[in-house]
Amino acid sequence: MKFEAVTIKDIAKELGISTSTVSRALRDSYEISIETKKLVQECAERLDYRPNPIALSLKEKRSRSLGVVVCEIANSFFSQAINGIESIAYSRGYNVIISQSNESFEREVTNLKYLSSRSIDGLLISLSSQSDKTDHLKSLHNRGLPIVFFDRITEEVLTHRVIVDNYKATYEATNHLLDNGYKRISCIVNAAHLSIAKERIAGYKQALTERGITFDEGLIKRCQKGGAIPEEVERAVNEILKMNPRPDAIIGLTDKLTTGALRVLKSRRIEVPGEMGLLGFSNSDLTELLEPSLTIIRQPAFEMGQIATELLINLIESKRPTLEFTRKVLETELIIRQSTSRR
Amino acid sequence: MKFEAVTIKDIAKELGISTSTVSRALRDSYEISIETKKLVQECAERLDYRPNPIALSLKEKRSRSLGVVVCEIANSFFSQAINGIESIAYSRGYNVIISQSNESFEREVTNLKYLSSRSIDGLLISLSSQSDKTDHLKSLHNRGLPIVFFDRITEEVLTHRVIVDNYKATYEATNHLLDNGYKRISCIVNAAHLSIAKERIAGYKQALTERGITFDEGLIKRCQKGGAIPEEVERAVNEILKMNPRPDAIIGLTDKLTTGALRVLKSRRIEVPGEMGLLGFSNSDLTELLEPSLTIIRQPAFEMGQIATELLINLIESKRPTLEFTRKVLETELIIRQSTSRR
DNA sequence: TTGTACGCGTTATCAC
DNA sequence: GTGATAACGCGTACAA
Repeated sequence: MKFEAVTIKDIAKELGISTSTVSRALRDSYEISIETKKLVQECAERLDYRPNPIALSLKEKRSRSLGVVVCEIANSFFSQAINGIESIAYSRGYNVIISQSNESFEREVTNLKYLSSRSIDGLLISLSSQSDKTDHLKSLHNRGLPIVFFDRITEEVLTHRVIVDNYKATYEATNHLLDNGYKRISCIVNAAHLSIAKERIAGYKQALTERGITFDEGLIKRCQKGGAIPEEVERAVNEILKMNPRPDAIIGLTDKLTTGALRVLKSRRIEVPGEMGLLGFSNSDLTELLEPSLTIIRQPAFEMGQIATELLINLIESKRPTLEFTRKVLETELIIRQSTSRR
Repeated sequence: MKFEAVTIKDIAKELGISTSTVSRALRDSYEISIETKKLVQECAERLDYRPNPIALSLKEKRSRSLGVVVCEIANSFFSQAINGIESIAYSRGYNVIISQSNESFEREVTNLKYLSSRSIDGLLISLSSQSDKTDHLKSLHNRGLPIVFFDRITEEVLTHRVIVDNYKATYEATNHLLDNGYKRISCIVNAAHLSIAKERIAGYKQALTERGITFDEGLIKRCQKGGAIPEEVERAVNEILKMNPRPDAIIGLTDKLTTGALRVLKSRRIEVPGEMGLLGFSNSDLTELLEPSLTIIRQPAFEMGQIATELLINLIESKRPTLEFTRKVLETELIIRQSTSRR
């Protein structure tokens, strides 16, 4: 059941000329006579010839495909980012191979092994929440694989990075809550070592400090799996509800954590925003239709994907080794809705 | 900035033996002495040798990668299906290359051209809503590319298909509405020629007929782009609202149409389910948290992806040409919530 | 047990 | 203006 494709050999045989002539004619080389070119091109058309990308890859030592590693595509932020990645990749002649780490360090390493070994020309990655080690990435990078980080980055590998201003995002969000009369604000966050977790918490703390509110470590609840396991979020929210004095608002520091928190609050019949304000990162376009409609921090996911891909392809195609690396920081958008109404 | 990988040549040179010996030793061939094997394997380990998949592909005339074409990955149904696809593909040693048609026939054709020409061993596809022609698929199939259709299938290419019982899904949904006192039920559907659209409408009609309700063609509103353009859904809902007598319920026949309809109804301040019942296909896990919580028809997307991939890989790996094709029909689940409460 | 030679599809180089 | 050949990395039939 093989799929026998037409090769330049077939064309050469058909026309009784050599494969090199065919190859040159197809590439419109100046050394070939116009008649031969026409003949070859017509024949190629007729036989529906398509160059074999695999043979080209072998010869050129590049596959024209990009690897993408994200934790989960069924997550609005990542699926939008992937849209951005694809839009640029295809327009520049690259394939995209996507794989998911499911927030597991092991799967991230396995996928990376799979993607590397020269079947990809470059890598776009957002780290899994379990990835506190980056040796696997360092080693790939040292061996010369171009890498661009987006969203969940690491400082341990020197390359381009595309992120949002996480600090500012939570700083503004926290101020919004304080402005609206919320006094005791808790956070649900994923694994502590992640860049985004650190920056987001820093913005939150700064806003509190500026208002003279002493920061209480207990207000930060961690979900190691980033909300992939519902029980984890449930535990975090329950802990918040049991605190004394009880916080009056929650900030979800990732998409899953924000909607997960709402789910738990609703099931526990806690009124939002009456008993508990809620706000968080999310890129889902359903947040507007939720009950209550959610105040969210929206990331420019599509643009992040686009920019990261541009940077990656430039890295791949650059003749000279790149020494200066960009750290592109985009702005988030705070969309205010009912879940954080004035108290 | 090239990424120079270790090849069997390097190992051969290092050990002063031939490449074929290395090759055989690595594949644990019985013809090689245990000492040589050990030597080679140790050396491969030390140099971090990885076989070049591209060279293998060229040789074996297969790439061990599967192409996937869906309209959009930022859609819970498809992202869940892709999870299923990946889970099987990786476990059986295949890569997955995803591309999106964005509901455009042209992009579907372009992507397919890109994916084919032997860089993929097989194809999983759910048709774009604009794909009323299937010549591009027929031609690929005739040239021997194994294809499996899922969700939005066509009868024009003879191969495996994985779908849900669309007929039964809407039949049950319509009965649920009728049981709850809804009398005049309208549908919002995507392009008419799609298999899923036809089957879903058929189930709806059958339910009406069995209750002695004469079917009114005007109750069916079409969105050619499947809800990708918000204005399209808005127009459809507005038309429904203007009808006289006005329908008292809407069935959304795809994910985007269902949530899109809710969005329009809310913005027009139509009470759901008070003034208008709403129900539809959706795989988003946020539907439970919407206001009102949505009654949905849920498809087993993950399993569909898994089954389709199993079938595809079997097709690819089968020695003999496959003559009998499966038509796997899975069950949907009707999850009843507030948006269709008893009138 | 190991080595040599060839082929997968393509293009660059050199020869004619 | 065109053809022959080598090379990309690998596996294997055949030779030794």
